[in-house]
Amino acid sequence: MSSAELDEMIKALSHPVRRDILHWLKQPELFFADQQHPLSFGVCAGMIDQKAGLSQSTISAHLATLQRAGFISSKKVGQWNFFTRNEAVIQQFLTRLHEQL
Amino acid sequence: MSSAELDEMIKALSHPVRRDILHWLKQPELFFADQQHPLSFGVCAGMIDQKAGLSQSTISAHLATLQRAGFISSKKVGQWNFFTRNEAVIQQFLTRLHEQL
DNA sequence: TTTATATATCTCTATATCGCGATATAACGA
DNA sequence: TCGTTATATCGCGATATAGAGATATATAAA
Repeated sequence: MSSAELDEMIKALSHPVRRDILHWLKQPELFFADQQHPLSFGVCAGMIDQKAGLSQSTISAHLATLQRAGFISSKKVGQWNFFTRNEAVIQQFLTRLHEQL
Repeated sequence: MSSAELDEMIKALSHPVRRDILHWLKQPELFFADQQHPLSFGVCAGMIDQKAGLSQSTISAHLATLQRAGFISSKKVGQWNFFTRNEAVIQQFLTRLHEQL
């Protein structure tokens, strides 16, 4: 992970809503039990809009930021877009931060 | 550490120069071998200005940000202000981030 | 084909952050 | 006391970020 990538990752985490989203995605069964689709697909954007209480466009932008940073991935199924955490990337990030700090 | 405090800490780390400063302060003997005062006092602000290559006022503001976040402490000796890392706080932060993420 | 749904993107406004020079403050030295 | 040094603070212009509504796009449903 380059220095620029690390920078992008920390900036991605520097907003509380984006940290909340990552946290929620860690236990979808706990936070998105009402999703109509199997949670094995991930969590669809609309569920996150709803939970965060912010506008659809705002959450879409936050999800894009998290994805650019590498923390999450998306998979489109039909008209929905499902998001999941990239656990390996998150672990690498924590290790790298530990070293650098 | 409250959620607001965690937020302030992450924001403090979200600027590369501030991460550099924390990194430099980890090994003062390596990065500030030319300081005229004993490194046991910490590293004085002027040395950091010089190393970072940014203006005195800019670095002073970055140091204030790091200090508000709890990552560093300062001790004034004569006309100098010496900065040191708060290792315990940094460890707590990393642990907390690991849990929350 | 029309309509509805889900999401991304565009555009705008408001606010936050960065970096700087200028100035204030404090301590020291002549 | 007066000049010098070290640092903090202020005020400003430039840029980045956040949030929202409007719109575009893609898929699905009627």
